[in-house]
Amino acid sequence: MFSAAESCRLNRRRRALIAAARELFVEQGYEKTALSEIVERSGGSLATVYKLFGNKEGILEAVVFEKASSGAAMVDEAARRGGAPAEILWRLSESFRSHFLDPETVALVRIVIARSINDRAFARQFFEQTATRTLDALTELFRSWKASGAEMSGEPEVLAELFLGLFVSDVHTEAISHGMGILRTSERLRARTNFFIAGAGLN
Amino acid sequence: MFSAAESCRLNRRRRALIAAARELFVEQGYEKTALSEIVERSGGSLATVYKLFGNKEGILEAVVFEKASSGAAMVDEAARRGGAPAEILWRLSESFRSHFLDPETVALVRIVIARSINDRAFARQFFEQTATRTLDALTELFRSWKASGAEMSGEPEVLAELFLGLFVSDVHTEAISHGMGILRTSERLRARTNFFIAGAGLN
DNA sequence: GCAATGGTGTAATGCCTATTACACGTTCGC
DNA sequence: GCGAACGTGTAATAGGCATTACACCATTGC
Repeated sequence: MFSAAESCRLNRRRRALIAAARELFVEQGYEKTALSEIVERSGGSLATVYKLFGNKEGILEAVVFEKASSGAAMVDEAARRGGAPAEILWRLSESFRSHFLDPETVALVRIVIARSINDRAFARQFFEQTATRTLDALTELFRSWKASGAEMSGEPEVLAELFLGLFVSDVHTEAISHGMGILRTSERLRARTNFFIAGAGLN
Repeated sequence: MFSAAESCRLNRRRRALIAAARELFVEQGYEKTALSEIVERSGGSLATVYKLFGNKEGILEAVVFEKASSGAAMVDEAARRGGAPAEILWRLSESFRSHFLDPETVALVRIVIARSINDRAFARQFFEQTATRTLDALTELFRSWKASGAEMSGEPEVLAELFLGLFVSDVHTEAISHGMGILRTSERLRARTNFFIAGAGLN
C-alpha cells in the first residue's frame, strides 16, 4: 500500500508541519494561526496539509495528541523506582510540576479549552487521554499501598483527586493569569505537597 | 451631562444587550457569536452596540465583569455569620461549590481563557478581580484564626491556596471535560473538604 | 405639538482565511 | 535515464462577520 519512500517523505513533511504548527499555536493560539503561516514556516504546501490532516482541525489534533502523554506514565515510572510512599510522591510531584507547568503544556491546555467550547468530542477525547488516565493510575497507586497495609487517612479515590488537584489548580491559575499567578504559588507547591503527605498520614 | 431620560433608555438597552450577549456567549462562545445575533435577540440596533460598548470586545468585558464577583464577598459573608473555623469552612465550601461549578460560571471561564490567549491585559484584569482577591480574603481569614490562638498545621497562605484549590481543580476539570468530570468529583468534594479541615487541625 | 436628540434598520465596505483547483517541478523504483 | 507517482506554488472561490455609513422613526423636554 505505502512504499517505503512515500512513507518516508510524507513522514518527514508530517513531522515538520506538526512542529511548525505547534510553535505557532503556542505563540498565537489556534484561531489566529493561518494554515498559510504554518506552511510558510515548515516548508511544504497547503495541498499537503490537506492530504495529511484533512483540514485545519486535523492538524490541531495531531499537535495536541502527540504531546498529550498522560501523567499515568509518570505515575508508573515514579512507582517503578520504588521507595516509601512519601518518597514516591515527592518524586512524582517533581515530574508533575515540570510537566504540567511547562509553558508549552499550559498553552496547549488553553487551546484545548478554547476549542472545547465548540467541539465537545475533542474535549472529551483530550480529557480521557490525560486527566482520567492519570487519576486512575494514581488511584491504583494509593490502593496498592492500602492493600499492602500502609496507614492512610482517606480513600484512595479521594487521595488521588487531592494529589492531582494540587497541580491542576496551578495549571488553571497559570492558564488564566499567563504567569502572574505562578510566581505566587510555585514557591508554595512544596508546602502544599507536604501538607498533603502529612494529612494522608504517609510520612 | 446625561439627562435622566437618556440615561434610562440607554441603561435599559444596555442591560438587555448584556443579557442577550451573556446567553449567547454561554451557548456558543465568544468567537462564534455574531454581534448581529446579539442584536437580534435583545432588540435594538448594531449602531447602539457600538455607541455603548465601542466594539465587540467591549461587550464581552461588560458581560464578564458584571458577573465576576470575587469569591472574596463569599468569604466575608461566611465569616460574618460566625461559628467555629470548621463550621465557617463548611459553609464557605457550599458557597464556592454552587458558584464556581455553576455551568454559566464555567462557560465564562472557558471564554476568558480562550480570550486570554491573545489578550493578556484582559486575562490579568480578570485574574486580579477574582482569584487574587479571593485568595487574599481566605489568607486573611486563616491569619485571623491563627492570631486568635487556634491550632493550625500550616501557614495561612498555604492553607488558603489549598482550600481554594479544592474548588479550582474542579472548575478546571469541568472547563475541559464539559460535564464528564464533575459527576466523578462532585460527589467527593465533601470528602476532600473533610480531608483539608482535618489535615489543617481545625475540627 | 414640535424640534432636537438619539435609537433603529438596512445595507455597504473590507478584510481575513479555510478550502479547492490546477498546472508544474521533483523524486523514486526499476 | 524513464515514466509514473507525488509534492509544490499560486491563485481562485467562497463565506463569514466586524465595523461603518446613512437615511428614517420615536421620545422627550418644553
